[in-house]
Amino acid sequence: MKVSELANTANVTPETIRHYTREGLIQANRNPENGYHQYDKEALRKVRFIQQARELGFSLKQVQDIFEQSDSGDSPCPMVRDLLKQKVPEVKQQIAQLQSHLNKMEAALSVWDQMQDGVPKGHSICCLIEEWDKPDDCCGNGGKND
Amino acid sequence: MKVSELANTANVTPETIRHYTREGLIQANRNPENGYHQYDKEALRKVRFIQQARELGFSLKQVQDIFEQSDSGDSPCPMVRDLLKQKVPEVKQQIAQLQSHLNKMEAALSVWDQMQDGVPKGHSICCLIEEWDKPDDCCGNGGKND
DNA sequence: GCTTGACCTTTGTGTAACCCAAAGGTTTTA
DNA sequence: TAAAACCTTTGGGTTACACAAAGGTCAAGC
Repeated sequence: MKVSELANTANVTPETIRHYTREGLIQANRNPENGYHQYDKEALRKVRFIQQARELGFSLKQVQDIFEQSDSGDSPCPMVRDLLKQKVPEVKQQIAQLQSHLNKMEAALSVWDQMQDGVPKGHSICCLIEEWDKPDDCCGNGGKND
Repeated sequence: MKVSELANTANVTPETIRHYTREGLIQANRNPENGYHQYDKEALRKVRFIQQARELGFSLKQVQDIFEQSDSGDSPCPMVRDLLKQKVPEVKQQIAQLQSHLNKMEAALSVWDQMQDGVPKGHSICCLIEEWDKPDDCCGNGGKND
């Protein structure tokens, strides 16, 4: 397979393939005729693996480590398990943080919907972000600033 | 306030303050005696605003836009509202994605816990990631590969 | 046979939001 | 007064690519 063929099959861009090749994550032979990169099924498997791992939040460096462990004959499974175990609480935290923000955003938007194009108080940049933790005292609503 | 004083008060690093200053997000006067940056309360308010906005997933560029809108005398509120409205579905999607990954990770880990240091099948890199969508057929468990 | 367009190559630059180091001036403190 | 702790600017590093330039290669059509 050439670069673009591999890229299409794996559903990534050719640049991504070149990047992985440069970084040594996947290997390529050279076509002696023209110097083009040649990839095999192993490369395809690795690219798919990388995509899965990336979605899970692993860095290319971590994937590299996994590959090296694997190439050196050791099972990468224990390493991956450790990485996953580390990652679980991180992801949980991320979710909690995002959820909290989402709640605030929705609360703020609902307050805002009720007052149309409310204009902030003079010294405010935008109260919706600025007074984030008390969105109902925002943009002069509540009759306090009229 | 000098750089570090502002940084401490706003709970960010001095480098962050310098970065925001370079990018024009906050303004500083110069102490004519020594050329040091001098920040006022407005800068502090802006830094806090930026932190809030960053937590919500806004880029510095977007914050910049908000500031410019505000500086030009217009209320940035409608813009912020639009940005928030755009962001809500994005954040929801992120949460869903993360939650899905989290579920897979925990399922995989629980499968793995039951088999200790399972070694992957010969051609596998690490089935836990590789055969991500069917983790119970992983690492030779289930009696299929013994 | 040759041009055109689509592909390949390497090299170098840009992105986002900073972090860090170097080299040198300043201020504070012991 | 000298060291510690701060400030300055400049420039490079990070992550995972994207993109452009300059040039070689290949398949297709005329």
